[in-house]
Amino acid sequence: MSSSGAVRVRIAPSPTGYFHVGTARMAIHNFLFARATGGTFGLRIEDTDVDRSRQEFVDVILEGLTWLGIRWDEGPVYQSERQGLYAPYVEQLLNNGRAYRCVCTPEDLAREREEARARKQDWKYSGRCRGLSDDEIRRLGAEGRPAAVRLAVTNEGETAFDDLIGGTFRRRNEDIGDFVIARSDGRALYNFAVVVDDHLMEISHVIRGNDHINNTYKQVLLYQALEWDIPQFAHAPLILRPDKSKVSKRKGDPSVIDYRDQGYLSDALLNFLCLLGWSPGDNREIFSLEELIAIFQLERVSQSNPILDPIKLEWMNGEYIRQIPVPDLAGQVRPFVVQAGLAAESEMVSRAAWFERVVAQLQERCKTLVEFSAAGAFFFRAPSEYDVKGVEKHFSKPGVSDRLRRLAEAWNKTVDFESETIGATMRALAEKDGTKLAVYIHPARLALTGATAGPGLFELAALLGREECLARLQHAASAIDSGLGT
RNA sequence: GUCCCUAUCGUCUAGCCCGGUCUAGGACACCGCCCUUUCACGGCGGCAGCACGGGUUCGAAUCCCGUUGGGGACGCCA
Repeated sequence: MSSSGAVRVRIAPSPTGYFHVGTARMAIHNFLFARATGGTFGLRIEDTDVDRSRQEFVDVILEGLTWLGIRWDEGPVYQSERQGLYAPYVEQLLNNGRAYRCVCTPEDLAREREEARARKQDWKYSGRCRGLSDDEIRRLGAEGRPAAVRLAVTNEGETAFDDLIGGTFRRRNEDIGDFVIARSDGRALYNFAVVVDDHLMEISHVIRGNDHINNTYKQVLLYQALEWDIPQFAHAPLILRPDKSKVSKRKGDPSVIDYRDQGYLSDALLNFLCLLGWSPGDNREIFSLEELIAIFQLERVSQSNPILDPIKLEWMNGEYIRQIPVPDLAGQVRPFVVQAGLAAESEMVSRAAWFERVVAQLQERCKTLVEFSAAGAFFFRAPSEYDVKGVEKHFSKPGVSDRLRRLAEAWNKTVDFESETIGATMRALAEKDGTKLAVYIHPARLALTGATAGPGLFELAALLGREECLARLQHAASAIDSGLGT
């Protein structure tokens, strides 16, 4: 813990060009923890691997966090800009004998690794260079053999740490081995940079993925060698795909940005990711950000790997879609409708009130924002074809085209064209015919929307407007007379 | 392979620390019924699980050991 006792956490993603849902989940955990404790949440970009890091990849992460509503209080701090900070501490360790220079070549190490594999053992460095004197190092350096720096790890005892999520973790030191903390070109390596940065940033709690546990032992060793306070750790299990393997870009798993583009609401995704592998203990599942801040507890994060179930995410997104006020929802759906080519942005602006009514009709029928375009396309353009099963069922009965024409005639004569009058007209027609209302409704729906399912007929007809409805009714009647449905 | 972690319905989980209240609760999905102009929403009901084997105990989902399964880490990557 930092000397002040204040909670300071951070998320430290490496910019790989993909905003992993696991990264998002850890960001959420850190963020909630900071908010709940009045602490500080920082963002640090782990880009010491200059070959793989690019600004545009960083931008993806910032964009994703911002979209999710996760605000960071400090940073982004770029590790690549902090190289100068690490060198003195490497030097310190070298001087007090806790670290040593290693002149093994990549080939030497590859050979060691192969031998270990042949013996079916975990590879760890032999410690061959540990006894080399400064003179020898200098001589080998003159021969063109640059030296990396390794931490000297004792073979005695074990390294252990208490984890807020996983309890006590321990590992024998002899299984860890002397690991590299600085490359032969002088640049610090991940494990070293993390420890120095976390110390300098006074990080009190390191909340990260399970995949770092074996790094944590090394980092604890480093804290001890540097004689620094060790932060509190919390390692959350990794999110798995339905096939139980790691979520990955290569396998085509959606990134946070992908979920956004597929029409998921940021609040829903945040809620879902937070609930994945965590439960408040009661049976609630839907939480606002404020509620999450109040009730989220790291200690209650489960210790086994959760599988991301896209179906449940979809359900939760539907819950959010149904929950939010129509004007908000309409605003979120709008870009998707424009994207789908149903209407121009300018048209959406001029018909904003009408569009809100459309969205209200679709609200409880869509689970993602993209679905609105498919489910509501008929609001923007006449159906180009009629559902085949629907045609068989509703357009093939004798007298259908006649009924559609009589409906058009009746609709043409009403004083206004609102859902009440539309419905009343149809009921009157059905009554006069001595038939059920359904006899009019189903063919009319098919004629107006091209589909057999959708919003209430009276409501959608009103939104379509009298003129458009009459045209679609006539068109369907003609199509039926021309042989459609027979 | 070695090391580390882990194990409740198909999936997410509650319960486990402090054994009896668990004929194991909730959610998603699925099935049925109701509501209903269709679909959806909503309501009601159903299906389905303590991985296995040993202990400990009057009693174990809960404690201990082992087996098996799953995941992660084994880089001069992060």
